[in-house]
Amino acid sequence: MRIPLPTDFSFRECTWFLDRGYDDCMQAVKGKTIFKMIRVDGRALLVRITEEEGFLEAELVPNEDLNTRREEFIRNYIISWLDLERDLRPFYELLLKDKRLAYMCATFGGLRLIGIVDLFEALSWSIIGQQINLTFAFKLKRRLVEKYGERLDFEGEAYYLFPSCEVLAGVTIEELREMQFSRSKAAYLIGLASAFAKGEMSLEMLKGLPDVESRRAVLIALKGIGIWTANYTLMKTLREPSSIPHGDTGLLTALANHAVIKDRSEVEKIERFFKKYKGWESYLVFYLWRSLAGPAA
DNA sequence: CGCCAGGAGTGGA
DNA sequence: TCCACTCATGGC
Repeated sequence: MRIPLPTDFSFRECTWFLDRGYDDCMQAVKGKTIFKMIRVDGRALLVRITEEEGFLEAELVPNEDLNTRREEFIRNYIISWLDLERDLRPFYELLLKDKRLAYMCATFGGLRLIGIVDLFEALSWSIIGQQINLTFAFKLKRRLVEKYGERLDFEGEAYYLFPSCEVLAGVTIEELREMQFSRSKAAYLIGLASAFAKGEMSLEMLKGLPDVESRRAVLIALKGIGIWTANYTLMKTLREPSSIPHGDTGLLTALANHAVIKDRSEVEKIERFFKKYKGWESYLVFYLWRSLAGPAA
């Protein structure tokens, strides 16, 4: 199936992010091809994505027939995942006004805010990543996914779906402790899975709320979800354009690198800085995170 | 060895 | 509302 590409889209930048030196088990990048597992109608399907002139080509591997409804689902998934329907030009206009950040338009041009389409996965990943370095966080996620996630083998490689809330709701703290999860991380994760499994939390429910503030409040009411995670999730899954993961250590480092702040306690300065990027705060955060890794090789 | 990492909960002032 | 303390473990 073909998915048309917008202007200001860089396959290279997007795949670079997906394969940015961490061991992420949720997708694989091989050369100029992306492999991604997607749950469609309860079934685990492996999608292969390549770039053609002006569009993305997505196909199932091993090849499999799709009805229109499933095709639409996969199409929408990829559009949401890679944020393909956003016009980045207004964002770049704002960046160009700032001498410190203008270079990003050229260096990271066409980079899309890569999302986490599934809400449960996004929240779980946030909990896993809290207060530990990313290398270790990806390691924890891989252990969890390889033990509890659905697997599909293709051409000698194993691909996984993030574990379902039903499965994780039945896991014990001790099992997760054995995988080096801290006691609190384990408890948060199981509690979260249970809330999803019981239907107390869902993307539909969140989308049904009237505004960002109420969504944030509902998220924070979950054990283990603080302001950082709530904003991270609003940005990565709900696609809130103005969500800032306040207190994020990577964000503070990037702001210091770009001489926006001198030390990490300048909260007001950060607030003033972001005011200039109204409606694009999430993208700015994403690009600042991107900057931490330097230009793509 | 010490500090840090894409934090959060709790309890006390 | 705002600190200080605690959790917990690998990476560097």
